[in-house]
Amino acid sequence: MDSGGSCIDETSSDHSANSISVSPLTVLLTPEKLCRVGSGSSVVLDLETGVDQAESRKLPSSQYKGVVPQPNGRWGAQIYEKHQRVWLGTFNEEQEAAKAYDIAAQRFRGRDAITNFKPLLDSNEDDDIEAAFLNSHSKAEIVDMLRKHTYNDELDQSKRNFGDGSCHGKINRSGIYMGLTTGSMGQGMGAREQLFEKAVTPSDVGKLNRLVIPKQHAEKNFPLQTGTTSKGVLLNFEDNGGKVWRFRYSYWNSSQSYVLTKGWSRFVKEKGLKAGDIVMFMRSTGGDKHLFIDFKTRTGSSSIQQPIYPVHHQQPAVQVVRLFGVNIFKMPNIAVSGLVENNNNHHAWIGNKRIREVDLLQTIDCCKKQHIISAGAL
DNA sequence: ATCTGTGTTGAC
DNA sequence: TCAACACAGATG
Repeated sequence: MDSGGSCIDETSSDHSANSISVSPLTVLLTPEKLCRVGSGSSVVLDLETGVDQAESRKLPSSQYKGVVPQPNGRWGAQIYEKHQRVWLGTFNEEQEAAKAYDIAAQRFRGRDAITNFKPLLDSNEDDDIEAAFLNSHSKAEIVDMLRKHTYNDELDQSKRNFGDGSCHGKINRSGIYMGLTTGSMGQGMGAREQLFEKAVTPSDVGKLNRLVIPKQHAEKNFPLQTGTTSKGVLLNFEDNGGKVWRFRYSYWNSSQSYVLTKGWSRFVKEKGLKAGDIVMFMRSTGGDKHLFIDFKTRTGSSSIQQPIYPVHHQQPAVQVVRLFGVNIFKMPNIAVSGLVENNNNHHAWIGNKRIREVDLLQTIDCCKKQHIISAGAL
């Protein structure tokens, strides 16, 4: 990588690599920060000065806790828990990464966590709302938001929806967590209703990287708003192990099919799904209405520990709720809190971030609507 | 081709 | 617990 140059011109590489240009702030960073070599030790710097190559190659340390430099000049955020690193994503700005760490620290360690910036939790109302928001989401969900840079949007949405992050009552200042990093003890263990199941076809587990959702099930359970059909939305499903799977769900006009695309192939791979296996979609019957996914092999062995969830019949009607000038579909019995609209009119989290899948969804369309059905704990 | 984030290690 | 470093694997 770039073995000829003494250092990468980060500003230009960033511009070329990213669909969204870096912010002026990045450009204004000190030259040293912009002078990084690529990853790996194979890069040889030809510095006539004779300056120690290893020295030149060295990445700058961050002044912030939980923030680590990336070879391309960006910043990673990470937090440790139980001797394990939890990666919080990469960011253009060191401060963004530091903020991500802070949020994770609050979620993982409670109100008294040491943070880079001011403690999240004063006693003012806004902080309480954020604390409630944090505690109403599993650690995994918070981490996912941080990694996808949707935290602020989802927090805003929560504030606008209910002002309490769907966590009613007093906030426990010592931090009572509803979700755990492992296991499905978060919002997952309540009663579930099975929505539908499908025996996957060869193409569902093949190279097309998509799962076709039978139309009647799709329209009944995952209605798409006009205008979001082709663009898709992100759906979160929790599996039996408590892992959250986030799939893009959209309608393909070409085949007139509802499909799970992005993320699906990974699920197939990890679960070792084969044609004929049966994928099941469920939803909790509690207030949170989280979504779940599971599967069983053709021969019948299920990945779940045989919990037989009561199957309730679905009500077909779909309501449209108008919120903040945006139509949000609401299924009967589904709290609107299960649908999270991301509207990046509000925040700079994405800011100069390079476009990623999630960001694209927000950026492409001027309406910038993205619904995330959050699916629970990790 | 480029970047992410994991594997690993040693300091604290 | 934490950050530094290297680079395999993921992503574009």
